[in-house]
Amino acid sequence: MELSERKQKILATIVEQYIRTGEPIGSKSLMEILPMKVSSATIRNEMAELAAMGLLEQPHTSAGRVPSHAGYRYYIDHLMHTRELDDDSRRKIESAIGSGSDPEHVLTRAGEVLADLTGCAAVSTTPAGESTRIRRIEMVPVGSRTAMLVLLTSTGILKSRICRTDTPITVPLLERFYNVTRSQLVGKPLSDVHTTAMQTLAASLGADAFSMLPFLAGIAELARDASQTDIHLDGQSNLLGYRELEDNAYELMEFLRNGEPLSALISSSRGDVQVLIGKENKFRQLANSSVILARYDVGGDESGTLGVIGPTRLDYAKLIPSVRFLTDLVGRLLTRSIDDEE
Amino acid sequence: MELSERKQKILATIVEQYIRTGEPIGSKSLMEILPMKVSSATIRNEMAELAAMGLLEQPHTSAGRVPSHAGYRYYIDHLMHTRELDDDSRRKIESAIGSGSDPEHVLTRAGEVLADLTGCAAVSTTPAGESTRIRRIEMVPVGSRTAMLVLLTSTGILKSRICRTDTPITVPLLERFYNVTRSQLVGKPLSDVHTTAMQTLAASLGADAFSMLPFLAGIAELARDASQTDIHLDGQSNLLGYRELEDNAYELMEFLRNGEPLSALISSSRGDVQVLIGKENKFRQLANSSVILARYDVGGDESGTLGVIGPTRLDYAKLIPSVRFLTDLVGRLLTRSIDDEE
DNA sequence: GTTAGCACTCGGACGCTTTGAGTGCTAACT
DNA sequence: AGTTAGCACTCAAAGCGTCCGAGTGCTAAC
Repeated sequence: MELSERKQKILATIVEQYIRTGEPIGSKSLMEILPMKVSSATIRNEMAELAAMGLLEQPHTSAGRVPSHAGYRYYIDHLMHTRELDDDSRRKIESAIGSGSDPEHVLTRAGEVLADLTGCAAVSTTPAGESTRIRRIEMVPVGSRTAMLVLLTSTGILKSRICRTDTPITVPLLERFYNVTRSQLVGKPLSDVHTTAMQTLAASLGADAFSMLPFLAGIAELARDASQTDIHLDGQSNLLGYRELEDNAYELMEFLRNGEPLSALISSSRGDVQVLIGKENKFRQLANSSVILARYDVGGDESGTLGVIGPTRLDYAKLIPSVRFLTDLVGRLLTRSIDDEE
Repeated sequence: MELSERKQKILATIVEQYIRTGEPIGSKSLMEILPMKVSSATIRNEMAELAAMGLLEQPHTSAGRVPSHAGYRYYIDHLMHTRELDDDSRRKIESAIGSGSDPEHVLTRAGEVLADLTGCAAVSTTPAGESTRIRRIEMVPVGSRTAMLVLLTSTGILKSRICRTDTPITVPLLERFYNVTRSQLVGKPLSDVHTTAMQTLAASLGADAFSMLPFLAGIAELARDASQTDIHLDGQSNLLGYRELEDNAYELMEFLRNGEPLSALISSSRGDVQVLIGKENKFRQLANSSVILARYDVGGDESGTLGVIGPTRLDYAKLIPSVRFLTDLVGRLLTRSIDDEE
């Protein structure tokens, strides 16, 4: 689709103005903003053509124009000048996230910062990937027949669980447990540690199998847990402020609350920053919303996602660099804290 | 305040009807519901007196009556017949919460269940108390100069943190760390493990002090973290469905999102189940809401809180027993999983 | 290709009326 | 004394017509 320079300028201005105000733009007010000096009638003609191409829409006959989804798309792909974050904001973000905490904290904070920064809802997922391994397993007795199992992954994710058995937990049993787990499980990829693998492992233990099985089963569950990405959501309340989301606010909130569709949405994220405008994502509840998704990498094949969910009239020019900056930062922090120079 | 039997009956019926429908009740419709056979005029007289006593309110002259805060209070204190949970719901709750997981999971689940059960927002806090002790400390190297510190409390709360030093982490250092922590810290109350205590402890180590300090400082931070109750919130979106909360929905959500006022609210919870109607809590944002709070105990002096936040027209007769049931269940589960017969 | 001019459209605001649920009061009834 | 029927009154909500103005599309002139 080729647009004359003037049409481009008009489209860009409408998009930017609408993003700022949320009000449809008429030919007259547009005339005052545009740098070129043309009459409103000329602008009307151009706008009519843009509307015919499907780039603009009219809420009703006597209202101004509003960008259509295609209009946003064209703007983002061809017209947008991204505005890099100023140093001040960068520093603010960096200090808000801090540095010395574990991945889960970093991601929670990143979500908070993103929500505040954008005035939208923000999602973050814990890193996951095929090559994630078990870094450590601990078993802490908390009663004569009860123990807390703790599993730490190579991505720095910690999972825990209480486990109960019929036979008392003795020191020899603990030793046996550590022997088995250290030699057979630690260092293995999470995906290798499923329930059936645990059963064959337990079977090979002979006499101890009976007392050991609950704990090995517990480890299997932890491994499964840890290989699933956790989704953290923040700033839902920000969405209540947008008029255009008002009518299906409840649906939207319910959608976000429910982890499954959200994770389906997120798992569609590809490299770099990705923008899904309105119906470009396939969820009815998000038909009036836009989503910005970006991956962060944690070395190896492991990666997670940060995302922003808001109305279609997002300030893409600002948000895309912001999200990119945050994913880079998070990726760097997590890579550093996990891999170091090991 | 003494009320005639008939007035009591009328008040109770208005409260219950209003809780069900959310619509003001007029004398005529009330006449049809009431078991006694009196004319609407008589009811009007009684209602006028109840209104004069401050137990009923009129949204406007030509509307029916609505219970005032005092009316709810009287109803709860004198008229309400609580409806115990049926076995079916009990089983549903029990299976939803499961059993074999750690405190944080249990509480998260309890929050979810409570939100679903009540159609309101639910809060849950992790247990805390003066006597909470350190049960275990682990230090897992994740790089040549980086380690993950893990702290487990006697209440089963796990906290972790990445720590970095300037000197490489060696096997002797690790041994020293475990010696010090096992002998000096494990078993101590969390409140004893503050930063200054750590500094004096480090000082006593002589040569190792320098390399050890960052880790001891990390432990101090973890102890501080662990002694603060974490608040988990669920089901905010449920609140959007209530007309009476609509106008300050945004404020309400922001209030809930912000941990501090929420924890102030929760910390006011006393023994058994406590109901705060409308302005009985001191937060402007909750003036149109009611809060039900209940403590669960985990043996010793440790306890946490479960709560429900919704409109003033909560179904108290059902919710109070529900919340009580859940706190009992959570208390039992956490006590069992933590203390066992140790 | 641009512009001035003009008739036209349509949502939103305003004001008016109607409707009906609900009230308070009075006077009669038990 | 308590209860009831009856009635005038109130007031929010809904419906309706009008006006206003922002904005449009079209035409004819530049």
